[in-house]
Amino acid sequence: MTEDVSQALIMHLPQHVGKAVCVRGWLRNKRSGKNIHFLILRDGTGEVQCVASGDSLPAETMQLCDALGIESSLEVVGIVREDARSPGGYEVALSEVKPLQVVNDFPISKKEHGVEFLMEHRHLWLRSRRQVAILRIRDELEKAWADFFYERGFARVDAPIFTPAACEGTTTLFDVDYHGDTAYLTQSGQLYNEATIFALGRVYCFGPTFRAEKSKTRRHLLEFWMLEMEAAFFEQEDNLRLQEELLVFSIARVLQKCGRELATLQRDTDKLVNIAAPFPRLHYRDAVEQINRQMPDRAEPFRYGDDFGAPEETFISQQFEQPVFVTNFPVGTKAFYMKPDPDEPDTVLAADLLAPEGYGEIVGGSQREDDLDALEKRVGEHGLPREAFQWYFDLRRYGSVPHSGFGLGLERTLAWLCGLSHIREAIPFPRMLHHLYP
RNA sequence: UCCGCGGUAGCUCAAUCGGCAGAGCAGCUGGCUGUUAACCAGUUGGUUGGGGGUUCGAGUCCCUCCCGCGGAGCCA
Repeated sequence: MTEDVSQALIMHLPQHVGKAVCVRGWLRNKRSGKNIHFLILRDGTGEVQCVASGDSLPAETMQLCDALGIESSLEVVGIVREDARSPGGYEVALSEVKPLQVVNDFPISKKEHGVEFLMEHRHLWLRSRRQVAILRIRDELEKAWADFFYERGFARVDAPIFTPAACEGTTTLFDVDYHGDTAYLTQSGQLYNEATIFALGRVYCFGPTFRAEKSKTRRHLLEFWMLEMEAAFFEQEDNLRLQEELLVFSIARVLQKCGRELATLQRDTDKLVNIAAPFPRLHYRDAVEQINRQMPDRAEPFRYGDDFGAPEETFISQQFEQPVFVTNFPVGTKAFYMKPDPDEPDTVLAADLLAPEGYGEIVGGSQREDDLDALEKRVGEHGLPREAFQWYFDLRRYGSVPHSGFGLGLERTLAWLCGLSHIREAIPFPRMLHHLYP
């Protein structure tokens, strides 16, 4: 290949108009006439039409182009030029074509495929425009979260993946042999965050989370990524405000940086542009009342004290075009570490945030019980092994302060922002019930 | 675990009442002067998910197992 021609990423080609460049990538598509080939090349940063004309290229090169199938890898040299006939407005007039590997049997064709086939070929499916767009937005969202917390003085402190005991229950954990002991894959880093705030004040962790529930719905993964933040001296109100701020910040960032990707996904961005704080808040009691008064096709009334199921959540979120906080759940429905509301002691200072458009719960958060006696009592009521929580009780023995935190699911948030109909597309290699390949 | 739907060519699907297993795309062969999921003509391709049963005859009906999809419970 010509040595003095500069390598260029496809995203930078507009800066090279009139100059010769070398582009390396994969063949997305090809259209051919008798004396001309249009090679659509992609390199991960974009795609560009490359034109091989028999008028300017030797017959051998034209034959090479003829042999190239979709997803062949190649290196080309040519002059960048503007041309209205080319998709994207620019194209490369080829002078050299060097196939790196000629492919003629790429399994995923330009026509439609079923879910089963695509999932079986997830490692190849990721190359599609749609999947690339989703992964770009995922990357931007993760960057936005890191920036958001960095700017506000939060330290990222990673929590362990192996844990000795259940955080909340014991039936939904994956267990692994830990050299003779049983360890569990983490279900939440929260308890560890509660320890590190006493060192760093404001922290968050971000990592994979494992749930062994046999869930089989468009909203569930067995392995998903969750951001969990915890802050000392944060009360319930501070907690909700930060959630609003984080989501508004994230949406603004994705709209600003990922317009092309959202267009590829044909996302109706008006729905995102209109998201604004403060988000509506709905008291659990009022939610129950609305369900019983307005929710259609209900055989039996919803009982105060029960937890919402998916149909109830969907109904609630449909009442709003904004994300909605559901607050003041009855004490019995929620985890042991949540602090009762002093104004309504039979409810907790907790809130779930439900995303609009039927995407369901994306955040769960609460103010934590900071009183040792009350916490020990709750652990007993929940039938949890007191010994395992001694270190956690220590946090209430040595300088206890009011504190709060929340967990935000990456894939559910991404599914919402991208308008995906299934969470499996929101993670490169989804782990689902009976799906461990590839 | 439970409920519902499905499994036919490499892919996406069709097949009437139980009566010769088909189409589009991909592939292959040829054609086409700038294409836009390029187009045109020809053509290859089948253990109808596995096993058992009913029948003169089963993709179709019955039993059973496997796999997939959607939902419930649970949750981010």
